[in-house]
Amino acid sequence: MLELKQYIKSYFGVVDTNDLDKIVSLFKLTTIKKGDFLLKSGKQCGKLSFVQSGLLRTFISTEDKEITQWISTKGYFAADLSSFIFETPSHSSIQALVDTEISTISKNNYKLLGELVPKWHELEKLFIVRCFIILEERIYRHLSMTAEERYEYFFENNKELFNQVPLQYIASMLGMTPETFSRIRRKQLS
Amino acid sequence: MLELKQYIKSYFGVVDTNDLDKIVSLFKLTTIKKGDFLLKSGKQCGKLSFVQSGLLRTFISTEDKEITQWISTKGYFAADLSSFIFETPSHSSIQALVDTEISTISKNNYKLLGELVPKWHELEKLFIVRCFIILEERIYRHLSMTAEERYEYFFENNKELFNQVPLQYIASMLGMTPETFSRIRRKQLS
DNA sequence: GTAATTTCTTGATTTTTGTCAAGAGTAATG
DNA sequence: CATTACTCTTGACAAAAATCAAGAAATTAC
Repeated sequence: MLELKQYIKSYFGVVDTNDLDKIVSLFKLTTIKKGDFLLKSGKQCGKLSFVQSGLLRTFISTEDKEITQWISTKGYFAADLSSFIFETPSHSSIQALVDTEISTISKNNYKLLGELVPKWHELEKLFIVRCFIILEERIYRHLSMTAEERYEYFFENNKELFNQVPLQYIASMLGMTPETFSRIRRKQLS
Repeated sequence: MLELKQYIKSYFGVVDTNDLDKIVSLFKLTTIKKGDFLLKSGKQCGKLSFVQSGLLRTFISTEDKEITQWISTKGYFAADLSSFIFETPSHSSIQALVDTEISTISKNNYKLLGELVPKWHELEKLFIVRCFIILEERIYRHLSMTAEERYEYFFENNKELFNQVPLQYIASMLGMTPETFSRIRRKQLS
């Protein structure tokens, strides 16, 4: 659970050591095999998962295609936040792209955090604000950049992903077809 | 401040009447004239504004263009959340599109809420989660829909906006040029 | 290690969207 | 009310991106 502790420290700054231990103790380390689902759409998202190692893909399926919303790498969380918080059926599915180690906390334990850790809701708020800002920036890129510029930006910030996951998923996440992705990629390589 | 009270009630469900009064009392009703700025990029966003009546536009300026991120109608909030929460310079500007009545809370008063209202941070969290979900859905539409489909969707849900604001702002918000917007619009009208 | 499956690339073509430029319509100002 | 500034529309064209189809390349499974 070392990674998780470090994450919380670095994200929330000074957290009381006791509180930190309480938080981390409610997470459970598990392993999920490549291809397995952490969450299927329609089910309630009953846990929040922190990636210790490996890769998770969050996506939405429609009749004719899958839209990849997010790829969670080491140090990121994965969940359908809406489903997790409001306990509604999830629209998204989450699948492991490789064998993945995660620290998960169940919704029940998550609720306990509010009681056990005095400043929990404040930390939680900061966490979600950060998620919000990430999405805000992402929308801005969709409004202001071409497919090629979005590729460039993503590549610069996630080079290591390009030889770890099927590129079609990255293409989908960036809002373009695999063919367009491939053509942009060739240009950038040469 | 009636609208604001109703908003809080409907969003957060049962809130203690005392708490509700405390929250609302920290907001101040003001008027902002058409064209005036509520926030300029580079400045810190020092307040959170709830639109009682009128329209606010949140946008980002680049060298050659303006990207409209959001238009706040009656019953919505406006702020650069990142700047407001973390007290950093804002990337966005906010401008009134018509004479607008807003209930604003200063950052200082906002901080007081955490002390005055026991469950504040929980309510705050729920508020931000809802903002997060709105963005998540918006990204999904960018990943899965064409300009025409995004137009359709927005039109169905915001018909009243179309004869209140310059259409170029809606076009920008939907990630298309005014020309494309105009052409799609003609198709839909016929 | 080979067959089967999936993923990626490439070309040809179509569709969508953007750009540039000009003009019409509308609103704002003195 | 006339002039000035926006805003919207339209056309012609260019560029970007999607689609369809076929074949390589890489992975997975037996």
